[in-house]
Amino acid sequence: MKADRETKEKLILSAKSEFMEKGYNKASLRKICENAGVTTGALYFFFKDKADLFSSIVEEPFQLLCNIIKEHFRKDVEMLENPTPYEQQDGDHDELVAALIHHIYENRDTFLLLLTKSEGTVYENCTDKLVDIMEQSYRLMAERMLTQLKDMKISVYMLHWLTHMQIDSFVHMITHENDEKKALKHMQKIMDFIVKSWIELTFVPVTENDD
Amino acid sequence: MKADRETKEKLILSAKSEFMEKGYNKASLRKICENAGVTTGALYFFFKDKADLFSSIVEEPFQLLCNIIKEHFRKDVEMLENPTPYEQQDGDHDELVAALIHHIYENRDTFLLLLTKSEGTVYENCTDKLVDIMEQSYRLMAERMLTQLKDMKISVYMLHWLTHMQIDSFVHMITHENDEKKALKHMQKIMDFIVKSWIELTFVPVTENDD
Amino acid sequence: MKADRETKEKLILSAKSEFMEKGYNKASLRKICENAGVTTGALYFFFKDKADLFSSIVEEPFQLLCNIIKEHFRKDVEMLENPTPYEQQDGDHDELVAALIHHIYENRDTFLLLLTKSEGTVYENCTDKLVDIMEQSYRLMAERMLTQLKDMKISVYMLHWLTHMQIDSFVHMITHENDEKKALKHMQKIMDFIVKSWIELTFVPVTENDD
Amino acid sequence: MKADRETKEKLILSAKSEFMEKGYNKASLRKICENAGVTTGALYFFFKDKADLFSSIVEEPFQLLCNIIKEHFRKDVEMLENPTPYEQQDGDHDELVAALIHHIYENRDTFLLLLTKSEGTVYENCTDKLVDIMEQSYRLMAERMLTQLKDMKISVYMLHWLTHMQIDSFVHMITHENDEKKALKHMQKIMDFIVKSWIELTFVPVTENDD
DNA sequence: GATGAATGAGTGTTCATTCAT
DNA sequence: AATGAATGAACACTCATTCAT
Repeated sequence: MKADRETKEKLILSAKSEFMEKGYNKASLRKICENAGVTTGALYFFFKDKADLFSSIVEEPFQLLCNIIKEHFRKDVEMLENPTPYEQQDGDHDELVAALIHHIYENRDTFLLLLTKSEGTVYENCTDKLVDIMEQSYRLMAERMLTQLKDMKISVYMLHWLTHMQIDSFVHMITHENDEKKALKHMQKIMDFIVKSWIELTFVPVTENDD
Repeated sequence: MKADRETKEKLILSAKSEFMEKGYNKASLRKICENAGVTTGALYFFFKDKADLFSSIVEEPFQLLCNIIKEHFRKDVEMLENPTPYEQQDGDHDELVAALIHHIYENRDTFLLLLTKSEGTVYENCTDKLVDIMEQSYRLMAERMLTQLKDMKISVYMLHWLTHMQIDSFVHMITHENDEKKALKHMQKIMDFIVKSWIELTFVPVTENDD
Repeated sequence: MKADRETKEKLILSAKSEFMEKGYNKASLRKICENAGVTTGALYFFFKDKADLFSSIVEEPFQLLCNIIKEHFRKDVEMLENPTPYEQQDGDHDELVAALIHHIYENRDTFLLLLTKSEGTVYENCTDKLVDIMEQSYRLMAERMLTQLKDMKISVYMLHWLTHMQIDSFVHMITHENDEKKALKHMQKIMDFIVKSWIELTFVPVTENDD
Repeated sequence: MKADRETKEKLILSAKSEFMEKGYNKASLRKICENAGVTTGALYFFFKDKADLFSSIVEEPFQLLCNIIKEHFRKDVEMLENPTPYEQQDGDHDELVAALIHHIYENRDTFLLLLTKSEGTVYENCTDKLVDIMEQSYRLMAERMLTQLKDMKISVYMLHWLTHMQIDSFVHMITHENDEKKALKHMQKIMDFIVKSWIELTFVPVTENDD
């Protein structure tokens, strides 16, 4: 009864360290079971297959991350329609960064797995999914702002690049900075900078050939 | 028996597409040989092992890339010692970007391999090597500039992050833009932007706690 | 699935005959599995690798043999310190030979494997180990006896040679004589002879140049 | 022209050291060619196959050894028919040992190959061939001597064993003693001893059950 | 819930050998 | 006399997965 979760937990723990050490492809289920002190059969009682085992570790924190982002941008777009004082927007922005970093550092090993050891899984391009989510919202915002700018258009490439750099900055943070507080301080500076650069790079004169 | 290097060429071609499709780890030497129309033994006449096969594809273009960068920064540092008018430096900068992009797009499939399918090889962290090369030069330059700034210090994290973002921008370019000309236009804009941002982010007041 | 250790037993049986026929190096694990009626994977469930399979056959009987010898010589040296009537020593000697031969013929196929087909394994020089064990004891005894002999010294070469010949005689026996009883009769005669020759060859005048 | 022999010689030299290091089975023809500075094809110009290469190294010295022994025993048997003074026989005996040792130490690496690294070749039981040659002559001699002994018979096992021990003693010498002179001194002592033991062990009372 | 046994296809690699040139 | 290229079978070994018990 209680033993269930115990074994499953032991397997997940063992899996985490094996995936971390060898990467998804080269990780050995046999070794995971061995280190967990159970037989291969046991693993297949709890998990459908190797992919499912990996997902069981990574899916929930990843979805939560996605949801934090989605929810934030849902509110952002809402605000665009019922405009509010500028300062509050900024507050929101800082809040998002803080929330993300907090969530990431509470599950740092999992996110390291997801971002650096997931080749061979469905998550191998998971950053692209995050880019997609954010890019959509950014495009919406850009289109709103465009109505107030004369003779300008949106540079799709730059919009995409900026989003990518934002995500890449987070990846860089996760892999380079162990301390959550320092990570927060650095990232807020970086995010402030990227936000400031946004208008400068996203909008280009209509005369410019850009595709 | 066969003339020239026909078989070797066929093997390399077949290897490129297999590595691209499956990644280094999951690529099968047997399938590579099969698609090249030779037996496994033939492969081992030309290549020491799987790793050597991968290197044979990737080593030369990668070293050339490193050399282009090194050479550029060697000149840059030289100039710092024999200062020249500012504009000329800019010219050099554009030249580097153009040279890099040209080299990369002449071997685009190879660089895609190197950057996205090299897990399991010695190249799996090759971007780090590039970051290292550039960061060293940037630190040197930053230290020179620091002597002319009052009450400032270098933010190591930001310097590292900026370098990373430069490399990441190139990776983004390689993976997202097929056309060399467009790539060049986008990257020149981006690099200009990063260069401009450099001073703003690299130097922080000595009073600021930054580590 | 299968009851007991049926499969393991079949594998060991099959391995014995394959090793015997081809020798360790040329023996094929595939063929061993085939003849045992299982797949290659099954073998690796029971044995770590080829070397482990060989050891599993050979280790126990070999260690037992070593122990019989060690135990005998332990007692012999003990007696040297608490001298007992000469005849009793002889009895012991015959007992050792009988015990060894009995043990060997109960596992004759294994010892044939060990002595004639173990090239490439850690056992390939196993006779040297036996020689070592015995030679140590013999040297001890020789040194005791030397105290009662005037102007004599021990010929290291001859001591070593005699020990070797003893082991070689056993090897000869195992490979040439199928019948345990006949083996015993022959070996007792031979061992009596070697024991008698012992003093004659082991001790040489101090004046003789011997190294 | 001269180059022929040169290449062949280089191959044989390289082969000797490879066979010595790895044993016949595990020796690699590729490596032999590599170390000789030629390609695999060249080897197959001079030698039929791997076995032939080994034979080319070993056959001549081995046949010479056999011939020395045969010739000696041919004379011995001849003398038995035209009896000569006893002392001369002894002389002959010492001469044989000296001749054998001289021949062996002039080709010591070859004989080490033959005796310790020939598993997998037709020579793997070459000592048995030597035993056969000698045993035949010994049996002849024993039968002659038997006519002068009352109520005695030949013990086949002991005759075989004694012959074996003689060969084994030579093998022991080759593998343990580097210096020819010392080898000669030791072996003469040993051979004298074996010859003396001959009558004692070869002939047993007719009443004794011996087979 | 979990074990222990087994599958069978797959891995990278090595080998002696061949032969057109 | 020798090369360089290629064969193709074999090797020991690992894998994720299955399933009767």
